[in-house]
Amino acid sequence: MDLIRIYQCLCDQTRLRVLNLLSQGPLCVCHFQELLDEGQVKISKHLAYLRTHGMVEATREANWMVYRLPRKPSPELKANLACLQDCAREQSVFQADLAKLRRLHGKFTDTSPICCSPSKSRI
Amino acid sequence: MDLIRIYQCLCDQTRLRVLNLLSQGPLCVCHFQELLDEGQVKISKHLAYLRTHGMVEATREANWMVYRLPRKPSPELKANLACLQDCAREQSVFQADLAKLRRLHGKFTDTSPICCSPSKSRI
DNA sequence: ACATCATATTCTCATTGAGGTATATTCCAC
DNA sequence: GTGGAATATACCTCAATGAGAATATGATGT
Repeated sequence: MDLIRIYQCLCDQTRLRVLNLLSQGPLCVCHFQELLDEGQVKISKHLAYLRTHGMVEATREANWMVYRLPRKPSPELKANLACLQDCAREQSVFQADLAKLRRLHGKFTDTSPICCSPSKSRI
Repeated sequence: MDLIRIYQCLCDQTRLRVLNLLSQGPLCVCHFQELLDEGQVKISKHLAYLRTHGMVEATREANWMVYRLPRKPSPELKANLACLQDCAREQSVFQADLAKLRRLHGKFTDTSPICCSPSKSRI
């Protein structure tokens, strides 16, 4: 993948937050809606953008689309995702997102929203 | 500096090439025109963009503006510039730019273009 | 087959950014 | 202070991008 494509993917706040969350493991669209507090269309379009450019992978699980970071990222992608994670750790927006993720989905219980069932396996 | 700002600076090919060249040391505008083979306005505007966003510093030396990477980059900037350099090393465009820089300005001689005098000190 | 839920796509609109031409600024040499 | 070189800015045009509303698709359960 071209370096410039990677940076173009990274130059939007919503996409950065998505990638930051994905560093913790796969998530489905409704997770992002909940965690980022954004509308379905917005989330969906940014995920499509990231997918088109090879920044994330997606699989359907029953009714839900589960997104994850690439299993075999290119060296450049790997380096930049690592760098992003490092930097994000220092910034409050991203900290807050991870905190919310842990709070809501840290351990899945029977009270977890039904839409989260596909990713129960991840924790 | 905000992480998002950094990525917005990095998502243009000309700016990436500029930053890659600056990793070798300070350069003036006419260097960039020569090395990147682009017009003065284009170079100048991208440099202004980078400067506005804190990605480069500029000082005037006589008739020339000399641009350099920040002397005290934020941690995020530092990390991302390092990452960029690593990645650029693998891509032909950036390799070629560095090769041209070395070829034309690797060692300054009396035949160096007059405009380069400000940066003689850098090598 | 039908209703419903999760997600994707289409359309439109406003904003942004890149590139070019022309013009302005800043410094130097005389 | 006049002219010229190096650089910056203003203004214009065009393409790309992001956001939301409405609509379409695809899977599930009955």
